Amino acid sequence: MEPKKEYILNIAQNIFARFGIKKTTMEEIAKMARMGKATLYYYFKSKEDIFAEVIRKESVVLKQKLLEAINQVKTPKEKITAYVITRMKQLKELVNYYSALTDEYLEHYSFVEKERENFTQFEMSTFKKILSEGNNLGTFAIKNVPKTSRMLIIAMKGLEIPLLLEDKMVDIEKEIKFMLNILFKGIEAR
Amino acid sequence: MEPKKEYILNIAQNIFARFGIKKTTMEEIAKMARMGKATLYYYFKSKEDIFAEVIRKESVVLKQKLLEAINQVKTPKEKITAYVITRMKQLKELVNYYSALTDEYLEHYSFVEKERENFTQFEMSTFKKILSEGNNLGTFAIKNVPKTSRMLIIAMKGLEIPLLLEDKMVDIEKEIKFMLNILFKGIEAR
DNA sequence: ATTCGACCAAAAAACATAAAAAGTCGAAAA
DNA sequence: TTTTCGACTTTTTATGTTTTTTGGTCGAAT
Repeated sequence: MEPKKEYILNIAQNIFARFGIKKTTMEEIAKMARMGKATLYYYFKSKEDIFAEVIRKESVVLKQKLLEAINQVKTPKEKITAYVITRMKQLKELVNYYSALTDEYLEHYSFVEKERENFTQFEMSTFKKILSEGNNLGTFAIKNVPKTSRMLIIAMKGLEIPLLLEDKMVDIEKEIKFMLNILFKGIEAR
Repeated sequence: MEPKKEYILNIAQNIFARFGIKKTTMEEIAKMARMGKATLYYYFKSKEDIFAEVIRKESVVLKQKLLEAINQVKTPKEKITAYVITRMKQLKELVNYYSALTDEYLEHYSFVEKERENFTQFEMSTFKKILSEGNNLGTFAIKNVPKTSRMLIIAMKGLEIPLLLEDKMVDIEKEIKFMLNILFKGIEAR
């Protein structure tokens, strides 16, 4: 990508992160980028377009970090742990992406909708792969892999808010590990 | 409680359920109750006050149904299952209570805040009791009962939205049982 | 090919005003 | 004495209008 576009995108990313798409103006972006507003329109066709690209950028980063994280460990159990922890941590960093995924207001943009589906797709396939691998290695004993994946993803989403926002940052990593331990072992005596 | 108060409360409960607190007027309630608006103020000090009482009423019903549900079965496992299923089903019925617990707009009323805390308290103590009992009977093997309770409650809350709203009513009972099975057994092979 | 000042149309903020609702009160009914 | 309500006041919300801001275009300059 042209370095000028990249440059604008980086600046826009920061401003969006601070004020959200609605409250950042093209003028602001232009000022911060030290160029005329009209110039922005030479590189991008609209404000929405800039935001979409920022989201796409963050999406790539997130997926890449997630894959990196699970590839740095060996066992399926470790992979799940690494995945969930990385997910939570990155989501806190990628403000724009996170708000795109959760903000009521943004839900109507079609590219946001697409991105959301796309990401769910990614999570499903990644999880299915890990769980299947666990089954094959004999570590897991999961009967219905897709359904279990779906459940885990729903549960993860449910934990985002209380874990990331409500709690005043109790050690997230510890909490997640505790939770995953339940997931692995169950609560029944054996 | 005076039967007149009770009577007004029942009517208000219905109207609130249909239109929410913001869009129901005192005039409406008065009309439905076949009395002058001023009379309402003889029994209640404000609209907010009526709503608060409706919430309290529903809160009592919910807790009672939950206790009923877990007392109708014997084992801790059954109790958890009954609890979660009843919770989901009742929450769908008690529209006012549910919206009080989740609606952004209502979050600022202090009685809502109090009710929320109160209910969390109730859930925590109920769960702790069930889990401890399971430990004592040898059914469960839970090391940290309070922390596990907290986790389960967070998870349950996380499941409310996707299970009650998003999904077009796939068999909730089945989904919950599937999920609880993971909770009981874990996904690891044994 | 790139930049920008000047411009326009559309959206949003600010303001004023009308309508509706919450809440009060004293007098009448029970 | 307790309960009810019509008439009234005060607050809040809805509506319509004006002003300002903002997203977006265009042609000239670099």
